[in-house]
Amino acid sequence: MTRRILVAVGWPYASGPRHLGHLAGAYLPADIFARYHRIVGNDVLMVSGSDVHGTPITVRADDEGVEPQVIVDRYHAEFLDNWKRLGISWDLYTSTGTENHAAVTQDMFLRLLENGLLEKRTTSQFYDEEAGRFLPDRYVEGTCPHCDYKGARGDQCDNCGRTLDPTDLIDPVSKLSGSSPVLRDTDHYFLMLSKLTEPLKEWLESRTGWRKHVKNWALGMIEEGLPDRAITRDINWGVELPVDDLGPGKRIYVWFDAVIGYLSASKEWAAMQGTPDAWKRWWTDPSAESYYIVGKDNIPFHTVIWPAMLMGYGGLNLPTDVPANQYVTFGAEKASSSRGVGRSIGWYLDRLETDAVRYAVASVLPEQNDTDLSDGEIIRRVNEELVATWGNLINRVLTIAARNFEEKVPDRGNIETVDRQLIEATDAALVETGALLNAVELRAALRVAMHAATEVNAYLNAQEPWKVLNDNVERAGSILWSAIQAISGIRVALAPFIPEATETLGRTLGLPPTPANWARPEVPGGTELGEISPLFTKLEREVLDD
RNA sequence: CGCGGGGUGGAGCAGUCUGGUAGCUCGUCGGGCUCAUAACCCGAAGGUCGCGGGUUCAAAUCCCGCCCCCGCUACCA
Repeated sequence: MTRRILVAVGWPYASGPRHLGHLAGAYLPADIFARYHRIVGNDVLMVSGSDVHGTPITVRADDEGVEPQVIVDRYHAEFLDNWKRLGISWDLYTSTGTENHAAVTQDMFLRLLENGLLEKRTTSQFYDEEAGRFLPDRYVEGTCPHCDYKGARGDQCDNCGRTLDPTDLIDPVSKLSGSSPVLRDTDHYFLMLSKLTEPLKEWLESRTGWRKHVKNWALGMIEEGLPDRAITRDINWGVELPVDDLGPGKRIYVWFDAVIGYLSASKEWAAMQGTPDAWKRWWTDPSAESYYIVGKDNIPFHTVIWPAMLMGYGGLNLPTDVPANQYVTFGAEKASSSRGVGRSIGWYLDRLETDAVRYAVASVLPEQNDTDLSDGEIIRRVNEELVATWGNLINRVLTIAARNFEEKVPDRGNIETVDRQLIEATDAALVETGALLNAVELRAALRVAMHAATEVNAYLNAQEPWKVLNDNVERAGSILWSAIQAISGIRVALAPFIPEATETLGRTLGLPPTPANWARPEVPGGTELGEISPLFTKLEREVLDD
């Protein structure tokens, strides 16, 4: 039965380049998961986009003396380039800067308001009278009440590291004008999470199969009590409110609009297809599944706040699972720890093949723990696993076959027990890989697939077709035929991880570029082998130095 | 302070829910093979599972305490 799978991927924040940690936390696992389900034949919708609102973008724009849109356009373009080069298979990658997104956000706002889940409250905030605007916390500077540091910001003291409220600061000064800000009342809408505590708790407790840290964290938040959260800001960058009773200078706050992106992007995709209602197949049919693939910093938003909004709206599916990932850290090589974190995805793509980046990151996906990754580890993974185990296996088999069987796949001939066992083991590995991918245990799935490749290498060493060729060409052909069938199966298992090599190998073996289903296609004897060249390039130690 | 996660041979990880000879991918050492991108295959050494208590015939696994790391606790989402 065809399943409908929404792959909802955390929205990269367009305030700066994304690094390998972001790739490992969301975009790559999502892509692997989506590719798997498409091969299986399920109906996948994978959407995301750039999150373009929020204070950090305005701060950066102010720093550079440009409009926020300039910052957004720059990084949105960079992200699009990253996805293209990585082969991330979005059905739609959009942004929160679209009219559609604003409309969907406003609709959500109005519905929640109507359902009594939004409430207007008055708060007190610093206002810069010279600049004529309210100040974000980080725009207020002053003396830290804890350590007397003069340059403490309203959100935090950089000297002692303590979290502050702007009102804690002694002699507060506006970073914008240098004047003394004054406290002024301002009205904001709050999302009444407290009203949804019980249904949220009930829903979370009934989830099964969720990662331990995800579920515990979410339930922990509920236990602590959910505070009602402001969903509007005194800022002029963001989605406009659909009501005007707050006065001018207010926008919807970024966290509220960003999570709505999943819904707005789905609607945008449907409209682009010319089937404006198609989004409902993933959102309103209870049998559809939705997987939100995000970094662990996003757990509260996807396990509590977004479900609360969906409940408040009514009629929309709640997340099936939020397989949130931990972080990739770059601490192993102390000297380069800061470099590693600072390096963008594009930096690596400039130096490595797509599949090499995908493989290295996929093999360390931080599904359970924070995982360490260094440049040396990346090179090692690529050279010793991707190149040596998989690339070399293909190369050695196809080279002998091409050289001794007129550049064709040898005939099957009489298959012996060992041959059958090899192929059966491969098929079992393919089934197991599929089960693990379905359970979003991607790293384990990759390990099983690579282990299958090792088994083929062992089979070859035991059967020694290069020797058998001397006195029994037909038997040598059967051995190679069997190895090629095994390779054909493993290729399917690896297809979600390394799409480029999958395509290239498919051409060589006369198979479609993308597997048609999650099963090993037989490569018949006599098939013309395409051009044979190594699938992956072995890396020099220095490629990541500079 | 509080909340969540983690601390397993040289590296990165699995195993912990459902106690019962500690496993995987590498690295190291020895051997084999020579078709292949100095690659592949076999074997060995290497761990008192952060520390201290407790429960048990038996604990990496359950309980208590402590130490260390990461994340959240922010107008970053």
